[in-house]
Amino acid sequence: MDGEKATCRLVHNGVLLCAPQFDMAQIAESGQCFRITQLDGGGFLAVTRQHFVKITTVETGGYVFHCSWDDFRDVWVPYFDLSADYELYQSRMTNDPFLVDAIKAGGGIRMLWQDLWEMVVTFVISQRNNIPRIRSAVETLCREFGTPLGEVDGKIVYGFPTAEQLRGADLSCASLGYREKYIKALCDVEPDFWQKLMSQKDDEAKKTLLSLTGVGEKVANCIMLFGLHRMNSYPMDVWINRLIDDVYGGKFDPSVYEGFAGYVQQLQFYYYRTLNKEVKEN
DNA sequence: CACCAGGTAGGAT
DNA sequence: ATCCTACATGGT
Repeated sequence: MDGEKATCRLVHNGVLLCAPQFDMAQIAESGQCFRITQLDGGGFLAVTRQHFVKITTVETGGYVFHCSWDDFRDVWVPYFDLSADYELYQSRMTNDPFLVDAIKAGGGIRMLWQDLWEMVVTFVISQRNNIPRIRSAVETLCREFGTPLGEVDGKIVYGFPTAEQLRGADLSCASLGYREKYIKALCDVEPDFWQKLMSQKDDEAKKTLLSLTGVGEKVANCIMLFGLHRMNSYPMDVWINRLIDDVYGGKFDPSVYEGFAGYVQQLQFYYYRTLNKEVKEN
């Protein structure tokens, strides 16, 4: 399992990816994305920007991406961060027993390169909300206001709605509650604002994000990490706060993990939540 | 009927 | 600067 190299090659129905640090179920449940869904047939559907792909598992290990080689290379290799060396990141966590266990549970998580606008809207919705409801609100917005992109297993796949598509629309179908006014305001932000963010340094980009109504410290950090791939960003939410109390006695310094602190956060978040799910079930 | 969910804005110290 | 509280909605 460990030490094996990632490979990908063209097969008859798409591209076969075999990589030890890649697990679709873990990625889908990691909480960074809300548009990767498990299909009834056992496969997965991933949607980003105007692209979607069906991903199925194979018995011999690995996943088939049902798309062209060009699409795989140009869209999904960057999206799933497949060029980065996650084994190297993991090798730098071995002196932390909790992280060693977290890698056993969620070592197939990747830090996705997601769309900035999608992350801003999604994580404004996420505040004081739970993950199933975030997922359902996002899906409703896509279905009601997004552009149909194609079809997977007889279901229409919709793109994430643009600011233009949401502007002036009646968003009540998504049950956004008090967050609805924040989303509406985001639709009127100048495109330059988003463009500017991408070229700003971390601390500057953070300030820019905090100037948006509905974006505070935690959501700004999520947008930094998930929408701008700023890997030093370490979002502190209720789960991470509990975890730092429980596991680290109230003290945890993410700056130790310079260059991949956000990945450490995802591993901790994922593992700690799976632990709590098990407690609930028993 | 309480309390919670990947928090934040706006106002009061 | 740092504390306080209301906040929409739906699920236990």
